[in-house]
Parts: sequence; structure tokens; C-alpha cells
Amino acid sequence: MVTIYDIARKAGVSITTVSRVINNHPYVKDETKEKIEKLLKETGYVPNSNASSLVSKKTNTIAVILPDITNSFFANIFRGAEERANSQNFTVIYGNTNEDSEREKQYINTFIEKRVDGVILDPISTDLDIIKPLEQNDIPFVLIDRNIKGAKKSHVGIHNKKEAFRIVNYLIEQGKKKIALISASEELSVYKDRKKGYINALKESGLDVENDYIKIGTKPIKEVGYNLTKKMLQSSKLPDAVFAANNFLAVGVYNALKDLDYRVPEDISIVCFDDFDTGTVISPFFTSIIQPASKMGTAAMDLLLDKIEGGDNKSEQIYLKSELCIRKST
Amino acid sequence: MVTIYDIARKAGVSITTVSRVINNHPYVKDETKEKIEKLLKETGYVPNSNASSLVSKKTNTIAVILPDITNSFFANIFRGAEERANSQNFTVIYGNTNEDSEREKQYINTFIEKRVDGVILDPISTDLDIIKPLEQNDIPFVLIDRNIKGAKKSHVGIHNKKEAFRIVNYLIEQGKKKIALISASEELSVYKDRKKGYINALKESGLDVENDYIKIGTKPIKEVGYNLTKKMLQSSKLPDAVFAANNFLAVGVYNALKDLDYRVPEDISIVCFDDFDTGTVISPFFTSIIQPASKMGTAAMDLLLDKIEGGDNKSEQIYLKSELCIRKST
DNA sequence: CTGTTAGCGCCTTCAG
DNA sequence: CTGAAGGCGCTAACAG
Repeated sequence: MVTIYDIARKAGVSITTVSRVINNHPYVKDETKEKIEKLLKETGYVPNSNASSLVSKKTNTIAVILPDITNSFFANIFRGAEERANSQNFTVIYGNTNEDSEREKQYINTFIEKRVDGVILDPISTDLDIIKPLEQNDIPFVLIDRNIKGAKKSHVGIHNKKEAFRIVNYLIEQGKKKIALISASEELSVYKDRKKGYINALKESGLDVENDYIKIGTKPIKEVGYNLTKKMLQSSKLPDAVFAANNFLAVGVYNALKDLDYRVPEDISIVCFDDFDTGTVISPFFTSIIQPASKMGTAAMDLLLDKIEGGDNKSEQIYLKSELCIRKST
Repeated sequence: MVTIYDIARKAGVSITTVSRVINNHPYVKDETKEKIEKLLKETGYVPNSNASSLVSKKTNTIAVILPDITNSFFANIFRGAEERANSQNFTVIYGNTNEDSEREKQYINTFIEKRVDGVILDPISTDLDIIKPLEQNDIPFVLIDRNIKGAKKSHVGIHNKKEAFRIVNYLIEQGKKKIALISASEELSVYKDRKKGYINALKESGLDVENDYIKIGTKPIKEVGYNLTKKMLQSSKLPDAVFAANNFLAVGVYNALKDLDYRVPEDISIVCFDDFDTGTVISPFFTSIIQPASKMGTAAMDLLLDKIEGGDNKSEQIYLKSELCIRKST
């Protein structure tokens, strides 16, 4: 591949001069400048950014690490972040943890090896250890969606507890009295908060909190929602509504119910968090709390770019507003 | 950030020795090896892969460039590709063209600057120029989904003409006689092929090809589908079915029809290509040709990795099978 | 087993 | 306006 040396040789100048025209420095005679530019084009020269990063200590690259890009919630976070990064001349590297903390750890490591300028992370790990390498290497980062307990770091998300309260309360207003919770984790911040909101709503309305109606799995994926629902229905009587802590879980719940010949919403209602791509899906099904995913992405990226460029290190908490959308599942 | 020099100094050895234990080379005394490994851990040393890439000429990074990650078709391509890359110790960089050829060009350029080992591209450009920089710099790449005319390069996709024929033929079998086409481009390979399939199907059944029923826009997005449909209904009578060339167009078609108080499928049927995330969406709506997106991604990555590692440069054409799924829109 | 020496491609003083 | 020299962090012969 053609290097700065090749150009210099062909132009009969030093590499310094070539470097100068590449980087638009002043003080290059128009004549030599033109000659070099012509050569640059002819040879199809493309600078090696790894080499310049070595010197500049900047890669203009930001890593975004999310659980699963095929979940439109995360895809929209990504789009928001990417858009903003691009407008500031940053490239985005993506990593899919697939809700696996081992992969998450590995991704963080490779991204540090690549010396990314910053990281946006929606963690599956709940242990502070996961962000240690980032801190140790002075790499700015911001957490998104899920937070990590004890990490006094910038975070962008919504008020999960409050929103869970809101949607469960909506069910209660609809006359539901036996409301089950299908959730994904006792550890992940957002699921802990959603459970708290659920319990608060029940208590405030004087409804019993029944353990048989609370099933917590390990990952927010369809299979987990499916299995937990089946398990619940084996051991206890039918609730009149289910609060699924995210969209994928809700699909699992729905499928399990369907297998057992229950109708939604006639026999039982379902509500959840997050959406499948709002606006593209023809008739959205789930009554749910819709998070402003794309905005979360841009907000997180804004915060991160501030840290990178301004060097400011305050840790901010940004809470964005979400919406309750009533649909066909209730 | 701690470097190999820091470790060497602290251990009282040369950087070569440190490099050796980092890269697991033989011939290092157990004792010094242990000492260095301890230091590595203590200091939280992370190698700078940009520096090693400079000498090794390999970045272990592959760029994937797609139109829009929020379209589940592309998200699944991505997942397939990423999965495979990871298993071979490659990292994936992602670029979203947003169906904009300028952005596409820029992305290709930044990825060359980063000296990625290979590229997977689902192009919006139809001009051979777009892949010239890749060829000029000897960067292996494979095209996915859309092909570029005249590019004798490896490509992974489906038989678009045949599949379009199949789905239009299905409509004809259902007794439809006035079948419209809403498509996105006269240039992009897949849309050209789908149009051919549509026309062949009509002709073979002795149906007229009416230009009033063929509307071609510029991009496969909702807005285009919406506007084209409205325009068509202004200038001609209602068809009894619409073939939308992809899923996003279909949504636009549906929304336009709804605005005009037509019912789908009672008044008019819709069919399309691609799906919204199969299996997650509760009740898929569109009768459509479902492409094996994830498989396309892994197949493309396989091809690419072969080129990179084996250095083989044959250009292969891989056609995968797709399915016709009958749903509620017909 | 271990260290010295040369780069990889580029940028940045510091002298002309 | 231009060039020489040194260095970014790491690897790879080549000598010990």
C-alpha cells in the first residue's frame, strides 16, 4: 500500500512536506502543494490512521457495547449514538454482548487494545469489576440504560421504578387484581427498579404481593419469558395480567399463553417495557412503556464527547422521559 | 497508559522479553516469565493493537457497511456476520449508510484508513467507482444483498427475480388481476431484479403490464412507499394488490392505503420482500418473501475470511434459499 | 534463554 | 517555505 514515503520520493520532497499538505498545514509553496496533491490522487494514497494515532494518541473512534442489536430498542440507541458521533467526525465500533458477561469483558478489552477514545456501555455485568479496566486506562465512558451500583459514573436512562409503577397502576385502574411479574434479573439495575415499582404499585393499592406471581429469570430474552410463564401457570392459578419487564420477555409470555390456549387480552392482559420498532410495525400489540431509545443514544454520546474533548470528568445522571402507550394487549 | 517499556524497566529486562511473554513465545525462563506476568497484571497493561498492526499489517478488524441497522433484515445480517467474525477472533466495525452514497463513500474511506482486513458491503451506490478504493488498496471485500453491475466480485444474496416472480404469481393464483408494483430504484440490482420478476409473472399469465401501476422511487424507505402509493391512487384506479419491493416500502403502502380508508386485505392485498423480526413480532402481517438474513451474514463473512486467510481471490456467487410466507395481508 | 537493532507509517519540534 | 531527526508502542530478525 502506498505510503507517505512513496509520495515524497516521487515528488522529490521530504515526507515532512507531504505530511504538511495532507494535514492542510500552511507554509507550503502552492506549486509543490499542487504537485503533491496530484500525486496523492493518482496513487490513491490513503493515510494510515493507526500510524497517526500512535503519534496523536487519538483514534477518533468510539465503542458502543450493547446486548443485542436485533432488538429494536438497542438498534435505536445505536443509531442515535452513531449519528451524533459521525457529525463530530468520530467513527463507531460496535460490540454485541448477547447478554453474556464474558463476551462483554472481552469486547471491553479489545476496544481498549484499539485505544478507542471512549466507550458507551449498556452492561450485562453488575459487578464493578467490569468497568475497572476502563478506569485504569483512563478511557472515558458512559453507561446507558442499565446502571452499575456503586459506579459513580455518567449514566443515561429513564426512571424505571416510576415508570413501572405507572404501568402497573394502569393495570390496577383497569380493574386487574392478580398481576404477575415476569422479569429477567435480580441484579441488573433496570430490572431491580422495575420490580420495586411493581411492588410499590400493588402495595399502594392495597393488593397482596404474592410470590407465586413473581418469576425472575436470568436474561431478558424470549425463552426466559416463555419458560417462566409456563412454570408460573403450573404452580399457581391464572393471574389476570402480566407485567413483563421488557419486550422480548413479553413475546415469550405471549407465546406461552397462546400455547395454553389463553387469549390476550380477553383472558389475560400483558404490559411491558420497550417496543418493537415503533412506526414500522403495522399494529403494535403491547401496551408498554416506550423509552426514547434514539435520544438516549445521542444524549449518551453527547456526554461522552464532552468528556473526551472538554476533558471534564463530572459524572452526570440524565433521566429522559418515557411514554405509556396503550395498545391491544390490555 | 502503561507500555511495554514500563514493564521492561520494572522487571529489569528488555522489551523483547516482555513482548515474548505477552505473545506467548517459547524460550523464556519460567522465573522471568512469572515475574513479568505478575507485573502485567498489577499494572493493568493492555497492548496497543494499533502499534502492533503497524508492524504486523493486520488489524483483525472487519468492516460491515449496511443501509440501516434498525431494519431487522440488516440487523440480522449483521448479527450473522459478527458472530462468525468473533469466532475467528476478528472484531467488527459497523457503518450505517442510511441509503446515502456520500456517507457510504466516506465510510469506505475511513475504514481503509483504519486498515481493516476486509469489508462486507451492502451498497447503495450502483457505480463501480464505489469499490475502486477497495480494489486499489487490495482490501478483500464481499458484496451482500445488492450486487454491483460489472463488479466481478464475490457476492451473497438470493434469486430476486425468481422470488419476485413467485410472490406475484401467488397473487395471480389468488385471482388478482390488477397488481401494482411499488419499488425503490431503477438502479439497485435487487430492485431491478424484483421488477423483472414482477413483469415476467404478469406476462406469463397473460396480464397487461400497465405503467400506471408501476411506481419507482429512490430509496426503500417508508416515506417513499407512502408517497408513491398516494400518487398512484390519484392518477389511476385502485389495483387489487400491491407488490412492495421491501418491508419498509410495504409499511408506507399500508399507511397510505389506511389514510384513504382502504382495508387490507379486504379491499386490496399487499405482499413484499423481507420481514420485520420474524418470531419476535407477535402476529406478522405481510405476506412476503423472507430472506435468510442471518445466514447471508455468516456466508458473506465466511467468504471474506477465506479471502483474508487463504488469500484466495476467486469471486464466488452464493445464492441462498428464501421462503414465501403467507400472512394476513393477502 | 535474552538483548540489540531496525523498522512499521506518521507527526512534530527544531534548524535552516 | 523545507528538511533532518527523534519518537509513538510494538515486532522480528540477528546476535550473543
